[in-house]
Amino acid sequence: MSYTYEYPHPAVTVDVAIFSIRHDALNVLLIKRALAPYQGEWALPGGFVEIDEALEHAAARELKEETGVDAGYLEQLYTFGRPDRDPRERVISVTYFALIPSDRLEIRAASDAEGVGWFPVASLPELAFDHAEILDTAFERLKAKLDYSTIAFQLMPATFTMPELRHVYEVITREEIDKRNFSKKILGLGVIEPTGEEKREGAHRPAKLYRVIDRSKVDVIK
Amino acid sequence: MSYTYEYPHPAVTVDVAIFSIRHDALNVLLIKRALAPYQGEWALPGGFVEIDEALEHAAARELKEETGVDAGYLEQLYTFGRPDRDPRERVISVTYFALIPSDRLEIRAASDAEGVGWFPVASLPELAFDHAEILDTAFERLKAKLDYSTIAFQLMPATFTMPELRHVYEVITREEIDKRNFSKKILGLGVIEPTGEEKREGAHRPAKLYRVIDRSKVDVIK
DNA sequence: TGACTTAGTGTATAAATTACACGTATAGTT
DNA sequence: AACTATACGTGTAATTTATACACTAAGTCA
Repeated sequence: MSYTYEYPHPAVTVDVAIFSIRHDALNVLLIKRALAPYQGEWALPGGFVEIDEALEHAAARELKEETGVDAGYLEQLYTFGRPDRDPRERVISVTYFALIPSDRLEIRAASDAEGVGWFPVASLPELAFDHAEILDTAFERLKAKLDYSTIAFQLMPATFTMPELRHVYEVITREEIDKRNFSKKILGLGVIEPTGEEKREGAHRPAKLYRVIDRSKVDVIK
Repeated sequence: MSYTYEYPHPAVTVDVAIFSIRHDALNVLLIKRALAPYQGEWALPGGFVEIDEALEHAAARELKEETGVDAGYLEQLYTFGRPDRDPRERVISVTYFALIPSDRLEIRAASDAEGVGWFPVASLPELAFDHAEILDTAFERLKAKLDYSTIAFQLMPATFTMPELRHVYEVITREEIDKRNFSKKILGLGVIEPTGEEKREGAHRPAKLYRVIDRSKVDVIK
């Protein structure tokens, strides 16, 4: 079967930069390309948009198909369209930015990828296409949004301690944060509450556990 | 001539929401559609991306072709891709947000539009396609960026007075702003300087004229 | 020259952010 | 059982930033 148009049409893909916290570091999910071009190289999960499919749906679908991961939080990032960004044909990529809590990052078997893996943002392999640029844009978005939104909670498991949350901020901004001021600020947002439980972990005082009050209200501040 | 693909390809367009200040109001540039669908209705300037053309180039080109206007400031806004947003075929629109100073908004004769016009954002006609939604997104972006960037200067002519600049902020935010605090804040940014001239305009004390020191450095604050 | 109109300017208060130190609860060791 | 090591939890003072607020200055016109 083939499809014919009066004027040339670009192909449209979606690519997803999905972040998570693993082993005290910010990680991003990559797939090893099974097919040319860039065969065997690492790339962001993504693929062609179906002709009757919403863009965001395509992003979530490709992510799931290629990596087995369900995005927790998903928002459009930017559209990359340099004419020569794909050697096959003109390809315009609508990219998405995603986050997933660290207790849900199991990778399941995927069909069209030889390999799937989480990579620390600090030590990435060479990436196919312009995916390094996409990832850089996504990382900048993440850092910017830490300041004026509450998306950081999208990286946390169902319950978490204040030191764990603070550590996530520190890992992303690469800056040390004062315990007291941080706690004051976060609690002042009014979006988390103590569970009443504690987390004992090592030879020291246990930390209180918190949970997000309403997961759907985790958005822009004020 | 025709173009054939193994899989269906969407069409890709660019649409531009360009704002300016006219007669003390925020205006947006619209074109009257010469062809179906939505023939005779108003729409954002835009059109199909050439197969070897950068997206931003397409946005600037369509704007110029359809309205005769050269965008001063142009940035990507969002990509709209609802499957049914165009009745002809699947069309994905990469939209752009643009600003132009109020001393450069002459409209010249355009080829594929019966009419071109500036419309106050407060009283818009019905718009074709999903252009009302695009415009709304653009307006929200403009309001947000007033707070944390210096793009407002992109709406100003080569020289302008402090009351004129303040008025631009007031018109966009629809809030009254204190003269003294505003002046303090703007001058504190260090991006404008007095020209030494004054603007006499009516039966009252003349206002000092300012200019942007370096037009290329008008960007995000801090 | 007096009346009217808008421009220009500074200070005091409130709010938000930053800096900073010690007591507490646990696990492991003796 | 007592001691030690380790990370957790908490409040206040100082600084910075944002907000509120009123009078004098310079021009036009009658």
